[in-house]
Amino acid sequence: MNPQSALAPASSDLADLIARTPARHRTATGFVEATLRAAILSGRLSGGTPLRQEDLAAAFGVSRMPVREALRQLEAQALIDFVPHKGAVVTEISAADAADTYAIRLALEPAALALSIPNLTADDLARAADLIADMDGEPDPSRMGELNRRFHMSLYGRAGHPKLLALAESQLAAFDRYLRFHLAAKGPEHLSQEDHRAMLAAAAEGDIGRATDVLRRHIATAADTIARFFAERLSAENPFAAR
Amino acid sequence: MNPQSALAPASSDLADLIARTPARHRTATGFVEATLRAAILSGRLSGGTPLRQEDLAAAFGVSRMPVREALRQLEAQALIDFVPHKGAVVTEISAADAADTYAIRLALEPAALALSIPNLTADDLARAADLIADMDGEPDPSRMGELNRRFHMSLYGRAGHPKLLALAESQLAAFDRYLRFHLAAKGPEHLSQEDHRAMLAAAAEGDIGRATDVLRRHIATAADTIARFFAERLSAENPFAAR
DNA sequence: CAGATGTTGATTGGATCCAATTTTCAGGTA
DNA sequence: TACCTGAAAATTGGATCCAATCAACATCTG
Repeated sequence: MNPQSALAPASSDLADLIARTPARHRTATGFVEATLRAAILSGRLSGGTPLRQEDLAAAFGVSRMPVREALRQLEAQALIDFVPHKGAVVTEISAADAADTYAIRLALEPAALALSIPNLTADDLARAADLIADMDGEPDPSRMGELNRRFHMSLYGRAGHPKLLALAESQLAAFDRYLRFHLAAKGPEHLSQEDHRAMLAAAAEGDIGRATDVLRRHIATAADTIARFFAERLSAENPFAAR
Repeated sequence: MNPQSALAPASSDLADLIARTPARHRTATGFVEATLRAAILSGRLSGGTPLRQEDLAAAFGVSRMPVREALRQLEAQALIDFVPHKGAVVTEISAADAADTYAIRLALEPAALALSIPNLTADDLARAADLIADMDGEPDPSRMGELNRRFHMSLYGRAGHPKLLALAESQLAAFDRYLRFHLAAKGPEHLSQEDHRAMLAAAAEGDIGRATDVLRRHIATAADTIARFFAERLSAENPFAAR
């Protein structure tokens, strides 16, 4: 998998990705940043892919400048690394990185949930229930990631600490990079919907202890699934996954 | 406090700040980003200050381009907001924002400490002890912030999750924006050195429960101090602090 | 034939220039 | 006098251009 062959499909993917992205972003920089971010998180741009500024500029139909600014923002989000004279490369996913992400989720999300539960409204709980229902029949992994994120955030949303919530949400988004593997390992219908239901029930009763226990177990189980998946599949099939 | 009068001293401060900053950053973008970041975290550039690209470019002796890239990175770190045709403005500090930062610290740091303690070496503990000693006689608030951050990170450093550690460190750095107020309220010699010593002792014994308890209390106390400071001083003396 | 070396191509970092939009202030009018 | 209107100044977003640096490849030599 040399850079050339890796980039060619990525570029064509980008072209149609751009065509289907809603034109809600006013500035070119914001548009490029959001599109690239979505492409990386969804796995469309896989780890190690070099992103050359000129190619991106051509694909987006803009100059290199907004591309550069967007890349700087993605760098600040740890989604890419700047390698001098090589281009910005998408950071690799790995078992260790997944464990890292889960450790952060395990620290942040129970805290957010505990702060939020006392302030949850009936409306919040209804929306969360709706999202569980939506997830039940969702076959598309990237839609599933979005629904899963919205479900979790709907339960954390009343925590009252915007930065804490923003951090939790960005980690949930980072989790999307692994969701595809998770779904591949367990099948879409098994995305711990029992956990989601149990968490919602505990939250509805205002039982903070039980809700956070379920959440912690939920995250730990997911971490375990991914760790096993990496150990069993990727290391055998793809030697690059290990590094 | 109109934008003009606020900017003038900030610009001159920047000029001498630049003169005293070590020239370790190779690229102009990295240099600008690090310098501005330090200026914001240390309070030299206070909340609400507009940062006009042209002024910054002139102050740094570079063109507007590296300034813009640096500002994008700071935006991704939530230190500034882009306001069209007004310039990038430094985000405001407030009691609510401080509480937010402390909530995040309370979630991340005990988790990092618990993961790290089993792997701490005698060397790590010795360095932590040295840092406590250094803090004892340090009058400069910004040096103090650096030492405090290094002390905490020396105890978390063996947690083995780079992203978790990076997140914890960035939150500790964000705390620097409030450290000045903390020191003003309690005096430099009272920066909870007893807590630091107790935490180090528990860590040295491998007592995770006690160490994390001390840490939680340490952070909660600091949060309390800041909250009271904002309530008692700033709201009375400076109506802008409330918003 | 293997290894060192020089040259060329590719890629990024930075500077300058242009366009679009908003804010501000001066002037006129009810 | 207060308010509305319009023009100019200021500021950012984006494009194009130039310089510096590094990687790869062909070539030359021992």
